[in-house]
Amino acid sequence: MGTDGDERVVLDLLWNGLGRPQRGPRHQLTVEQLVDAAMHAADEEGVRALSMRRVAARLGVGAATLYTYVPHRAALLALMADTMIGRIPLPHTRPGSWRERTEAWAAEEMAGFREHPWLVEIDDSRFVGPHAFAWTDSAIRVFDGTGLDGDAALTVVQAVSGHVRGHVPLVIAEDRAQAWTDPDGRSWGSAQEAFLATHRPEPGRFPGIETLREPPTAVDTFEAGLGWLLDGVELRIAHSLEIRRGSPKFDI
Amino acid sequence: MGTDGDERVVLDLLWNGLGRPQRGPRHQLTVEQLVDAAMHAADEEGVRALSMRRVAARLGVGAATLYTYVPHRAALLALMADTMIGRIPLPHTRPGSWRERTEAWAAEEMAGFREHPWLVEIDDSRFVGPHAFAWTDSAIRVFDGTGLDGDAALTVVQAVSGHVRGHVPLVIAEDRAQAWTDPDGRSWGSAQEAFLATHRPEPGRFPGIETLREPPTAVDTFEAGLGWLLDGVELRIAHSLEIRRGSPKFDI
DNA sequence: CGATACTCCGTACAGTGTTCGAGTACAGGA
DNA sequence: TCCTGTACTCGAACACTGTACGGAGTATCG
Repeated sequence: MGTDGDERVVLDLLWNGLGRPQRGPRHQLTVEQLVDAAMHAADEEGVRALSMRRVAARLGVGAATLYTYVPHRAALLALMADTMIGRIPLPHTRPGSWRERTEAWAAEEMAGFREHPWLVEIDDSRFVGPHAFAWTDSAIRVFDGTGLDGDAALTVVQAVSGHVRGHVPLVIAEDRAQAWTDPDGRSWGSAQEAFLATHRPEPGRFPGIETLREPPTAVDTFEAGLGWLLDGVELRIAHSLEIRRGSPKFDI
Repeated sequence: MGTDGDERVVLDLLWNGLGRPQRGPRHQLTVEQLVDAAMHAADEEGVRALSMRRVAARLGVGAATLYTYVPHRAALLALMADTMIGRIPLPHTRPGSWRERTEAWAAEEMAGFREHPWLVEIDDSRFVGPHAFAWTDSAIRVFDGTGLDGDAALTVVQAVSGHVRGHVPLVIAEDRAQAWTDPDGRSWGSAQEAFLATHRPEPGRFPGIETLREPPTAVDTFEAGLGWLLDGVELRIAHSLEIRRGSPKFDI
């Protein structure tokens, strides 16, 4: 199955945590402390500072010590990601229609990524932890009563989640650009604007772009795109309800 | 504007290339050769092999030599990405309706990412090269005659492109998992399946997931999501046409 | 009471991107 | 024509990185 069984070890750590050692001295720290330190390092000093040595220094231990808690850096990252997911509220516990709830969790997911940009780099679909699992489970249940079966609900959930993730890098880049320049924010990421202002391409070369008046921001396109996507889902749900009404025997 | 003017240098390199030096010896290689070597290294040996030293070795030159062609690694990556984009056909030159053409370029974009997985890691929206620019321009023009103005067309283009990019990591992970296991492919990425088979969570803990029968693959969700997204766009276009017909004066 | 299995961690290895400076090749000006 | 100044080339070095090894100390089992 997975590479060489190494993934099992990481998944075991994610799901069951680190067992107390049978023999020898006990651990000085907990995995939670380790993950917490790593998350703070990433938040405060950026992804670049997320090195084993730096995290170890934060905890006042040697770098090699971390490897008795976690098999490798990738495992630490997986733990960070799953911990982060565990901090956002479960979608199905929110009030409102499926659409309101989906819009809410999509916005929350985007907000989480913007607040902790390291999540983008960290995210690895090979390691699905218990929190990610529970989150997905909850998101599926948002569609209870819509006529969609589980498989279809999961399709919607992953489609929307994929949509969010696709727009995250652009939104983050925009956030960073905005933080650098005086706030008269345009899209095209500031540096491009400045560059194109001096190196303006000859007229007629890019006729499509010349029709732009007020280019949408990354947040605009994300929200518009999400709206369209959910419009499409709405059609799909209406369609499946119609089929249901047509033949009431077919209850799946 | 951008960080410290460094981005201008990269953009200048992307748009204008490397000028011949006025005085002193000429360059032994071309930037194109350098980028080509880097792309081959990434394709053949994986992203891990994409180090300056390895690329230099491929070209039979010293590592430090590369820095007379390119200010830093990030610039090389930007050149690789823009070169890659230059190799896919321009959207507006395809036949068919806006929807057919959009589906075509979305599929092509996805195929490109699957064929060259390093593109995901490389992609940096700060550095928009001439090919990316031309591509965006072309994509905007796909919506000529739909009633959408340039800004709205760009919104659609970026929404769809973001959607594609969001699904790329999942599809690639699936590709890799499929390459490892015997081909009876399920979703959940093989390692999870194997893990959950042994560590099955207690019934009732994940009721949503228990309703799954045949979980959708990443490709399934991508395609379904794209369909819904375009359904929503179709509604939007129909709506704007209606408004147009209603008040023909309002030509924006 | 060993023996054993474990944590902790200094050290080391093989790598990374990038800088420095010596050596050298080349073009323009005198 | 020579000279000057510029620029490419590239070995060596710097400050890092993730991780393996092995020794020292320690808590528990037989």
